Amino acid sequence: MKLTTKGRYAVLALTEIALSDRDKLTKISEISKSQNISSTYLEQILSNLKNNGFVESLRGPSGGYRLAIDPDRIKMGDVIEAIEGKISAKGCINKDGSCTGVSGRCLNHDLWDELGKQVELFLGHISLKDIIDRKVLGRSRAPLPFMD
Amino acid sequence: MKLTTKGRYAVLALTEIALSDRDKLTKISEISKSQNISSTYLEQILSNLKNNGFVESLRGPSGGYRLAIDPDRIKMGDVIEAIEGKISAKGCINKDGSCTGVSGRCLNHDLWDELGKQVELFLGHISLKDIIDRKVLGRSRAPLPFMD
DNA sequence: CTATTTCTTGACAAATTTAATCAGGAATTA
DNA sequence: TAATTCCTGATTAAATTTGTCAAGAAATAG
Repeated sequence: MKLTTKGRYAVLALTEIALSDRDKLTKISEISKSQNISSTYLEQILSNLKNNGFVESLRGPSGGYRLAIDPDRIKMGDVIEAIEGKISAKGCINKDGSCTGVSGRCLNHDLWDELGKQVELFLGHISLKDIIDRKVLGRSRAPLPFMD
Repeated sequence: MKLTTKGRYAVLALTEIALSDRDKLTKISEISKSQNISSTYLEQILSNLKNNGFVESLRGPSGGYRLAIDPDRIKMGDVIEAIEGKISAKGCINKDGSCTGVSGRCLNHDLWDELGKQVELFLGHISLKDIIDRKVLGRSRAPLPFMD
């Protein structure tokens, strides 16, 4: 499970783009200024977001970025995965794919697997539209109680 | 949100301690060998777990660690927080506590706050006993749909 | 009481990852 | 044709993680 400034900047940038006028293009320099993020760093991030189909771009003066798809189709899970890689909390796994532990090994495996799913489920259900409409607060949910 | 090997080793160690005979003390050297983790690194971790009241220790030959409280009272959320610090995904927050963004700032705030809660809720509900009894799998849960 | 075993603590160092910067380029428009 | 903007890959700097190391304190066995 990884969640760095890069992922947060990505969401921040998408939000700013989504909030601007429908047809107006948003420049990196604008986002850089308003959010106080290095513009060369933002270039990396927006380039990635473009390659993953969240935004499209035009070059030249009066160029910039706009959303490539509707905000309700942009799920935070997909965005974060595009920027940070697979969300799932990697648990007792070694580089070669085996478990680290010998005794009690896969007992822990379940915990990290399930935590990863919990995060994936959450981010997979929240869209850029939810964020813009402020429909995020209060939606987190406790895990299921264990049923025999 | 941070989740490193240190936190995973802590859970691994607790699991191994919990699985050994009720009164028998578990030595660092045993855990180190069976889980293949550096014993000096484990020392740091178990010392922390002790200071936070999860385990207790005895020195000298025939010394070692045992649980200080029942496994069902050891919540993974507390363990991870003790080892890694506050779980909550820190969002648009600067070091001084202010938001990073100027426009659209607290729109994103909600997302990371709520994701942090989602993780906290999950780990706060899973106990060491759940892990030992294999009652973890399948308990993750999607967020609430938005209600008007 | 002495030697051995084990935990305890804090400082230090190596390795890895994250967060940027930099340089050169390509498309677009005025 | 000059200015503006996106585009790409390489490189560097900073921070964090993952350990190691050294010196010590408590307990026990002999």
